[in-house]
Amino acid sequence: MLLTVNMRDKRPIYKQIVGGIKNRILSGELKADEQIPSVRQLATDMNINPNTIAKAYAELERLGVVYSAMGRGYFVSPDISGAREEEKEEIRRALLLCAENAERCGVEKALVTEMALSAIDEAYEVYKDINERNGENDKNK
Amino acid sequence: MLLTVNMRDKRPIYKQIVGGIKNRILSGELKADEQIPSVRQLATDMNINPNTIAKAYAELERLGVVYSAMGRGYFVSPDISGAREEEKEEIRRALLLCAENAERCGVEKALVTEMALSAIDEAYEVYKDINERNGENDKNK
DNA sequence: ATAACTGTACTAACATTGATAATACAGTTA
DNA sequence: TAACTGTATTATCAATGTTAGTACAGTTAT
Repeated sequence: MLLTVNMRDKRPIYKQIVGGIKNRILSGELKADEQIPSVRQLATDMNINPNTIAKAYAELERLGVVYSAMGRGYFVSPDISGAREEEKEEIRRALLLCAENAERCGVEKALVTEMALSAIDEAYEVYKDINERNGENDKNK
Repeated sequence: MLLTVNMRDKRPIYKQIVGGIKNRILSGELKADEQIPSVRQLATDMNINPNTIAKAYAELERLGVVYSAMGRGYFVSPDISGAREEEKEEIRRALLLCAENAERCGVEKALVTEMALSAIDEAYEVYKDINERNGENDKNK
């Protein structure tokens, strides 16, 4: 299954689809010019109305991460550098919002810094797990 | 004016009110047992329907940052430690979301760290400006 | 050419949510 | 008693997300 809808996610379905596919493209999981499921195919797979998928795909095209070919389907855009930069900008903005919110609530700068560093550590901890697995074959020994 | 509605803010009005008042309380701007504007008073001031204010105040009470006294009005809660902790938890969660998003997009850990630190610097830069103003009376000399 | 796929566009219907409006009732205070 | 408080209820409206059905245009394989 390429994608699943998360009911606990507050975002609308089409936004979840946009986010899911955008992430798979920006992370390199989906390569340039690779075809993604057709509107009707993905709609059938996910048990979702085709219009919702079409709306998501239209936004992905607007973002420049996919392109459409009449009668053939949707494909991963060969140049996603613009979308990559925009994504970094979004992350920047989100981080700034967090920091401003912390400042507004009177949280000390040192504490926010510590919280941010530990959050980043936690998010990138997967690599640590992989290294641990490479270092030893057995979990216990 | 205690509060203003920001039309560019995507959050609904009542959420903006909740956020605005909660911040003023958690930052210490509004002291314990201090009275806040009545439902009808704030509704008149902000040109907003009283029901919207009432909804915001009800959520603020649920969050434990204000309490209501029948016939007298709303007041800042004397114990906001619980709300403070929850606020920190929210900041933590938001930071973790940012970090996970960055990781999912293939952004290097070092870059996210740099972005986070610079965002925190930017959010807390106000203090720097204040120090600069204390150090010299004139901008140019 | 035909069938079976693709994208694209449009209209209608429905549910949810945020906001407004108009009342009404209960408690407090001067 | 008058004028303020909070609280509750009901109705209406607008915006948004989703589903549904239909239609048309372009591509591909047979």
